[in-house]
Amino acid sequence: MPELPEVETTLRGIKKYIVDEKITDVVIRFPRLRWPISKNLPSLLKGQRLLNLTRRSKYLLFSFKTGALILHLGMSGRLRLLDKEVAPLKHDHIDIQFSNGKILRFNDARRFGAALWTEDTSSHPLLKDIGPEPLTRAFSGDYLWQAARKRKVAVKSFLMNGKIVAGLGNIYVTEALYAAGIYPFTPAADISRTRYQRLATEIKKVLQKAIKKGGTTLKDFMRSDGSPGYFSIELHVYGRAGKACHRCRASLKSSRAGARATVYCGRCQT
DNA sequence: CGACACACCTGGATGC
DNA sequence: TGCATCCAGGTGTGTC
Repeated sequence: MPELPEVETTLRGIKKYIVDEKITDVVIRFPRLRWPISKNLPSLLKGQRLLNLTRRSKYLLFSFKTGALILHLGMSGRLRLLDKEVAPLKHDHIDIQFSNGKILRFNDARRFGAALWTEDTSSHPLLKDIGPEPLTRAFSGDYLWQAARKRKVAVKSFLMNGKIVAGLGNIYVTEALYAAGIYPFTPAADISRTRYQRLATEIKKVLQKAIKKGGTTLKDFMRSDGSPGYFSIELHVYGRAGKACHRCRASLKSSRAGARATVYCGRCQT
């Protein structure tokens, strides 16, 4: 499941090979992703020079003179960069070929991903309401505390709301709450400013650690296997329900916040 | 507006 | 061995 660190690593891995190159061809093999891929996407892209590749939340933004391609990896999307055309595998939905011969290939088994064209990223409905990036200074304990005023929702759901903070998924939120010693079901408004400061710090730490891990795990996106699943950073709680807490050895509990599996230590997280 | 259920989708794990 | 069922999860949409 690509979360923010995986998307960031993907970006860093492919950017240097394709920015400044022209798009020579676009192949859509299967247009039904989360939203149908527009029929005219190939004609919009062909002949354009890629000016920049950036990330906003978990969206990859390919910028061109006349607009941008918004790409989301969804739950199972992967990007690979090929040296030359090879036979597509199952779920290889999109190819974008560049003037240097490289082919960017999008594979997405579950098809929760998206590929959309926009002329203006700043006003696009998918992008305009996204909260601050968690790795910027705008995202802080003070910001979280302020945003949590009058919010009754569980702090875990609060953090997974993309309008509050960009791109935090289940894995890293679960881990950050554990690291900060915060019970995931505490109403967001009931958490002190001090504890939010600790939480913001832990969120940044867990994301940075995963990005660093991704960088070392995936040195080379040019290899056919060079696509991130999610990185095996040491997970203390996520996926460890019933196992011993690494801190106090208590059995980790599991419950649901919204529809999301939520694992925590009943002793360390209060 | 906030809170929440639901939908989308496939593959892997589990149960019979 | 094979089939049915469940679950995972990001995030937009609809409802109350």
